[in-house]
Amino acid sequence: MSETKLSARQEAMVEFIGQFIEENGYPPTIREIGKACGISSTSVVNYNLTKLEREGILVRDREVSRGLRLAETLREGMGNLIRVPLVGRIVASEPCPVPGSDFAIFGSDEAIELTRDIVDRNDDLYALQVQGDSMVDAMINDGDVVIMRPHKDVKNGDLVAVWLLDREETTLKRIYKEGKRIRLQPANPTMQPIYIEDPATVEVQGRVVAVIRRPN
Amino acid sequence: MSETKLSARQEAMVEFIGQFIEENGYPPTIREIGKACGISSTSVVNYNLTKLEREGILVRDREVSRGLRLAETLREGMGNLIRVPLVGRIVASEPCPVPGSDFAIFGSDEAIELTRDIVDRNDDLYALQVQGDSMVDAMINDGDVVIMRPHKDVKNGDLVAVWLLDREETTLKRIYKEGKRIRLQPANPTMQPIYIEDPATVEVQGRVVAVIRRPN
DNA sequence: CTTGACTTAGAACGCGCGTTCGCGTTATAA
DNA sequence: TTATAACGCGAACGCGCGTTCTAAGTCAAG
Repeated sequence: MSETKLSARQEAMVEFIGQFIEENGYPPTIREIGKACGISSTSVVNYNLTKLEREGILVRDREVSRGLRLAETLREGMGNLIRVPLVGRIVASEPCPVPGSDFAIFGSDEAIELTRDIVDRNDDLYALQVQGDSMVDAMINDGDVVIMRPHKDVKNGDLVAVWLLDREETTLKRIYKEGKRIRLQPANPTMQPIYIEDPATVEVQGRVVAVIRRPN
Repeated sequence: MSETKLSARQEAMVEFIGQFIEENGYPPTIREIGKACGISSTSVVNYNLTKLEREGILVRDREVSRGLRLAETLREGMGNLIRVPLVGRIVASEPCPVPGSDFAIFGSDEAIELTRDIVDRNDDLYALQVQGDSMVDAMINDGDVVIMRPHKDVKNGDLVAVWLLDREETTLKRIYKEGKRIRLQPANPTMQPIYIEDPATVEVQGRVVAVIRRPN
C-alpha cells in the first residue's frame, strides 16, 4: 500500500483525529474535523474519511456518531502491552507449574503487564515467581519473576527450566546437547556444569525469555 | 469518598462503559447504556451518569454525543507506560553515567518502555546496561539492564550503585550504615560483605529499582 | 478543446442522542 | 400521617451529526 497518496488535507485530518482522541477520550465528529482542518463542507470530510478508510488508516462504524478510530491506535493499544499471567511459584524442590497442567495458584486475574521492549512475541507466555535462594547458581534471586515460554523447540544454549527426575528438583540452567549426554551450565560462570548421561531424566518445562527483579 | 455508594445498576453501567470503550474505541450513548443495563428510560441513565460523575468515577462533556470517559481509563492510558532513557553502560572499572552529568551515549531516543507493574513511580528514572561479568556478586549478568533512580534518600538495605574512590570501581551492593562505617553486602548470599571505614570514599550513584534480563 | 476522474462546496433530509419535564414509587425522618 | 429526598419511568423537545444529492472547480490524458 502506498502511503504517499495521502494529500496534505488528509494528513492533517489524521493528525487532528489522533490528537483529539488523546485529549478527549472520544473521537471527533465530522463537523469538528472540518472546522479544525478548514473544511467548510461535511461532505468533503466524509469523502476524505471514506478515502482514509479504504486506505486502511482508520476504521469507521457507519451510522454512528463519532464512529471512527485510527487503525494505528488500535494496533498500538492492543499490541504494545502484553498481559502475562502469573501462574505460580517456582521452587527447587517441586516441579514448576505450567499453564496447562495445574491451574493458577493466584487468581486468574493476577497478571503482569509487559511491553514489547521486554518480550517481543506473546505466544502463551507465563510468569513464575521464584521462591527461595536455590537458584542463585542461575543468577536468580528469591522473589525474582521469570517470564517463561513453553519449550517447543529448545536450542543449544537456551536458558531453560528443567525438572531433574533423579534429583527431584527444578533448576534453571543453560542446556547443551553434547552427543547423547546433556550439559546443564549454570549462568554463574564460577559454578560447575552438571552432566546428565540419560536424557530421559530431564524434563524441559520451558524457556526463560526474561527475568525481572525488583529489589525491595 | 465512599465507593460502596454505587448501586448494582451503577456498577453495571461502569463495567459496560469500560468494556464498550475497549471494544469500539469510542464511548457508548445514553441509549446504548440503557439497553445494555436493562434501563428503558434515557433519563434514568442520565441521572445515574450524573451521579457517577459527582462520585468522580467518570468525566462528562455536556451537550456532546458520547461525551463521557472513565476517569480510571484516563489515568491508566496516560500513566501506565513509562519511558525510561537508556543513558549508557555500567562497567566496573569506571564511574557509571548519570543523566545529569554526561549525556547519553546512545541516541536520546534510545529508551525502554516499562509498565507500572515493574516500576511504580517515574521520577527521573534512567536505565543502564551492564557490561562485563564484574557484577556477578550482585547477581547481575553481562547484558542485564538495571533501572536506576537518582539516590536522594538512601535507606539501609537499599541496593545501590556506588563508586569506590580508593578501589576505583563501580559496584552494585546493598548498603548498610553501621555507625560510622559502611557495610556493602553482595546480593549473592555466598559472598562476603565489604566494610568501608571512611564514608567519604563511597559515592552513591543511585538506587536500583529493577533489573531486567533477557537471556539471548 | 472535450472527456472523465478526482476533489471541493453547499444544502437539505432524517435519525441519533442529550436534555428536560411531569409523574409515580419507595424510603427515612419528623 | 406528611415532608423531603432518592430513584425510577416515559414522552417530548431540539439540536447534533451522519448521509446524500446537486453542482462546480481542478487537472492530466486524448
